[in-house]
Amino acid sequence: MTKSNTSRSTLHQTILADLERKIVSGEWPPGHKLPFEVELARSYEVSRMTVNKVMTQLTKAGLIERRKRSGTFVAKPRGQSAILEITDVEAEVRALNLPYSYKLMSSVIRKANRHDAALLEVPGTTDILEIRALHMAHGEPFCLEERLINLGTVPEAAHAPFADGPAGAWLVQRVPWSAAEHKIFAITATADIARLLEIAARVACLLIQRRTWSTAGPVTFVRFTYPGEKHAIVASFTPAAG
Amino acid sequence: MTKSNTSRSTLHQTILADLERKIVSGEWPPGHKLPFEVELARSYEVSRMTVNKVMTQLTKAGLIERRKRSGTFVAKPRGQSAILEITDVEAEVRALNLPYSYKLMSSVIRKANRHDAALLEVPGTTDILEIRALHMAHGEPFCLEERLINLGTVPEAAHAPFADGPAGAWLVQRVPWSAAEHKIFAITATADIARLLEIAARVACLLIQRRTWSTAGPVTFVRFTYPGEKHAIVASFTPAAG
DNA sequence: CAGTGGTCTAGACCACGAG
DNA sequence: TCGTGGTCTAGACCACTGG
Repeated sequence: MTKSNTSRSTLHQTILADLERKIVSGEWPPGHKLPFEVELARSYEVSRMTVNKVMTQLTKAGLIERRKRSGTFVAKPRGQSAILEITDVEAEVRALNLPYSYKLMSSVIRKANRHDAALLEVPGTTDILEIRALHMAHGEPFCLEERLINLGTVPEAAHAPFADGPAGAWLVQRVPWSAAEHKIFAITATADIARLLEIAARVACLLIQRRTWSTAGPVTFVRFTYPGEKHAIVASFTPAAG
Repeated sequence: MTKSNTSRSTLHQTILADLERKIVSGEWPPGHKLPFEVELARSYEVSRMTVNKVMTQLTKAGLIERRKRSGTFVAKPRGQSAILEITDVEAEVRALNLPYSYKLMSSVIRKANRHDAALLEVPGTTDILEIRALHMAHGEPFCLEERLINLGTVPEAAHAPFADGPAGAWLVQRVPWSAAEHKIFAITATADIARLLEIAARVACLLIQRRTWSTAGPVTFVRFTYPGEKHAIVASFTPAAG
């Protein structure tokens, strides 16, 4: 049997896009069991190897987890992998073998002002949730988190228990992101930041800004401020990480 | 014909490793023409599809370039891709549409001291080349570069024309890296750095440390210092960039 | 032990682009 | 034009692992 390429892209690209959409949109929530390779092959009317190619890519991307004999499942959205792990503050602290705690400082729902609108790329009429919180390691300030959440995309965040734990973890569990962007700066601590982080004024700080989108639109804008010099972002690379 | 897995890894992993070694070691220098898929398939005694899988991975990794009808060639080592581009300072400056210039400040060959040895992971007896240079945008200091080059791995660097242009570009053209590591810090500018970068003392700066290895061993350790707040590192991600 | 994913094959068609 | 890479297939074997 031969193939004539009806659409513009290849078969496995089409299938990849379709499965990716189902996962990222939440139609297949985390933990959902995917059809077996043979069944997918039948339903898409392709050979099993084409399906396997797609599944391999999804696995590499971390969207699915595969276990022999039991099948393939939508991965719990770690939401971040590799480099992106730099903003899972709790994991960072625990990796240092320090006790972690979290302190919510403020949580306000309001209309987006012009500044928010620019950061989140939303219209000014949107409701947003603004959070300010402190990540603590061994009882001492480790990182300041300032976050905007787009309630237009994630309305249920309005009633989430953000006093109990980091908003990042909550979001990542229910809003699969489809794109993210990091910006990393060095800043001089303002008096405000210095007080919160319990450091001297005008000390250098590492500022990580992260914006996240789902297919439904902008999700969150967050700014992590780390006391400088004590903290580093590390990333390792190999040319062919095959 | 069937296969019995003799070694521990898979066929395409074995072939991938072999080709990668040939390329990275310089046995197949940039521009070298690889055998056709069918020939590789014959010489490795595998099917063409297995070879194709490997070639696809090498292409994604940027190690080779493929052109229909003409064949497959070892890629000119851009040496850095994606995130790693953050240390191609010249490209950064030009991307800002500013005229770029480069000023070599010092270049010294000496034995590695204890400090160098720790940074480069070399024994204390190794000869190293220490370079200090300034990247300028529109005639103003843009970034300070402090670099150690392991002459044990790259002896020809001792006579390279580093007064003419950045050492990074020179290295990347002849020493394919097989691994790299970045660390990113925020630091407070010392008086020395402030003077060189023509900024006020105690301003926050973004410090990017990069270590690079080839299969022959450690190649270079480099520290880029950017005036803070003016500079940002940006990285964008999609979960399945397949 | 049986079913699943992981891998590989031999062959095929097609689009592209250098000659 | 026609050789090359890009893609796909139908079928096969195997290792692993959960029932």
